[in-house]
Amino acid sequence: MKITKQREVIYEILRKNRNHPTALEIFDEAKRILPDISLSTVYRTLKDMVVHGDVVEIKLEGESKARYDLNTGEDHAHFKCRACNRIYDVSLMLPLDLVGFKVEKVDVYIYGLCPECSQKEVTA
Amino acid sequence: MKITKQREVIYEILRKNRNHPTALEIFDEAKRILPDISLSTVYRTLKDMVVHGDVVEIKLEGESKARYDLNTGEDHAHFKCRACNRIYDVSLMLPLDLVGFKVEKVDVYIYGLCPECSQKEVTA
DNA sequence: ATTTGTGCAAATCCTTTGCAGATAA
DNA sequence: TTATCTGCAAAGGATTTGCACAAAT
Repeated sequence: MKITKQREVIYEILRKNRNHPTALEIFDEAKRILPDISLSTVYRTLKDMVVHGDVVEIKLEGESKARYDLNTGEDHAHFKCRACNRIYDVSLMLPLDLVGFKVEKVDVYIYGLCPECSQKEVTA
Repeated sequence: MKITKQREVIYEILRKNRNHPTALEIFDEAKRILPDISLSTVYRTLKDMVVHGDVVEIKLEGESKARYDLNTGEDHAHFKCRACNRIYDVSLMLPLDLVGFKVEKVDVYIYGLCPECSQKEVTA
């Protein structure tokens, strides 16, 4: 893993902007500092960071582009407002209704091992 | 909304297969009954059904194709096993650990109105 | 010196769309 | 009849990839 200017810039953009930018938005901002950076590099770097667990990829309903966020390690849900399209990080520990959010739909995706495969892994 | 053979077949496939098929899988199965059906029609029909709330679109991490499931009205999460890739519907009311699932990651997406927009809607 | 990363352009993959003919109401 | 739906082929949009050059170790 080499430390390149491109990677540093992309990381910095994610660290400063906590608005869940798309790859294209990151690219546009990165160009202001490194005019010759390419979109491929942005995509490649983001994918590396996701694999390494440093970055989280967010795929909201109805959006074709993925969004990215630094992985803070804290569990939180992503709330998207259908009126203003803003995305909020919300704690999973607080009842949302109480703070004024109107929840219309909840999607939960869980990843891991099912009982059968979990069993196999233990045996192996 | 016309009732066509194509729509009936697609609906039946979704009713019988509760394996969260992709559009292509639905298409392949539909061809066995309607050899001339087109993939476009499958996509168009699924989209209509999603808009009407009859079908739920599922986008799992790492999968490029969307999956589809009849909307049963019951809230449930989707569990994907990283070993066998099977997708399970799991109740949101039971602690998963207890039934042998090894949970490694949870993604929660919430949709609705944020406090600010919720307020505006009341005032309007 | 050698390995790894980058930019470019082209390719890929899933999904959508325009249109002329077909079909349900 | 006539409004809507379909199949086809082509377009679209986001992301990935091959390759020759460049940069980091």
